[in-house]
Amino acid sequence: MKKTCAHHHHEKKQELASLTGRLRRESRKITGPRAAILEILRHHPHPLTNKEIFAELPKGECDLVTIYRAMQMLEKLGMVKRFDFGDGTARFELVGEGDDGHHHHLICTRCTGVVEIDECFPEEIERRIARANRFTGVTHRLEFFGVCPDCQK
Amino acid sequence: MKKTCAHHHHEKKQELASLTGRLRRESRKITGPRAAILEILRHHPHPLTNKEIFAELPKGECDLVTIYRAMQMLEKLGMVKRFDFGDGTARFELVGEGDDGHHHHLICTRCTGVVEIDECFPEEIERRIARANRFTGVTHRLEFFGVCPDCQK
DNA sequence: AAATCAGTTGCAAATGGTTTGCAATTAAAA
DNA sequence: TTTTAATTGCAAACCATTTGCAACTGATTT
Ligand SMILES: [Mn+2]
Ligand SMILES: [Mn+2]
Ligand SMILES: [Zn+2]
Ligand SMILES: [Zn+2]
Repeated sequence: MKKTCAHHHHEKKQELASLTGRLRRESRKITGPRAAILEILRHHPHPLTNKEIFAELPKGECDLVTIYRAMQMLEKLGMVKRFDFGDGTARFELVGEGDDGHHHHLICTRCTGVVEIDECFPEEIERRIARANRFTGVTHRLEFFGVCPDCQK
Repeated sequence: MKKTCAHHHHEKKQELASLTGRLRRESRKITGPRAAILEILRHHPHPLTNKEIFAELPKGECDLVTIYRAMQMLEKLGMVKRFDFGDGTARFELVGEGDDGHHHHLICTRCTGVVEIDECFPEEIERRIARANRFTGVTHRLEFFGVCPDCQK
């Protein structure tokens, strides 16, 4: 139940080899599409939609459906984390080994720019909420919204 | 920009007359479907999906599409607040007059039971996040997830 | 290097929530 | 009662995501 909200994005970019290693270990094949997808995720510090990944891919490299399937698989293996900015489109971000990827974002409602956030919902308060309602395994989903400096004027 | 996260659900149930009054004031018609929908929302302390509202309605009372349109309208008038539990289905809760409806929930991941939560993300921290990134009008979307007492064993 | 086989892919079709076009209907104002 | 703008139902469109399936391919075994 680790949830350290701690500077995930300061982690150095993961080696592609380390990523494919994780796949191999789970007896998943390293295919062209997958390598390409991981390569794109590796170079993006913010969550990407499947369509955005698709757009970055050299045209014809792979089908959109393949990306959907890859993200599902990577999520199940804990290699990417799914985020929901409330616009009905899933976004994915690469997660470091041993990290659960829990963190939050500040999103500009004008330009949809994204800032990675280090702060997390205070643990004591969350514990209090859990205890008060006798819930176990409590976690949270949290995103911030506002207007970024560029969009303010 | 009020965001008092304060005991919305302790508010006494709104009178139907007050609700229809708000509609009238905006030159919206009080129709059978709308009255029925408001009546259902009025009696439910937790967010409802359009389908759930539809199911509560006496069969044939109105079309599902009418509910979608009603909720859109009520949201625009600030009479209901839209919530997103991350399952791709919008949920709506009635909001008191003058209230912006901002609050949070604790959701059981097993039975999807919902608990209304009074706590909010600490204002000082949110202000710090806003200032640190020079964002204005910052707010947040926050929901808690866990396993409720009934589902624990 | 060839055979093997589970995992993977593309394409088309299905899904599920939500929105839209439009003609018929109706609440509320005149 | 007449008038008129708002509302409704129904069918179809939309959009993100999933699924079925036959063809294909990476990795492992002969
Ligand atoms: Mn992030
Ligand atoms: Mn609520
Ligand atoms: Zn957190
Ligand atoms: Zn809050």
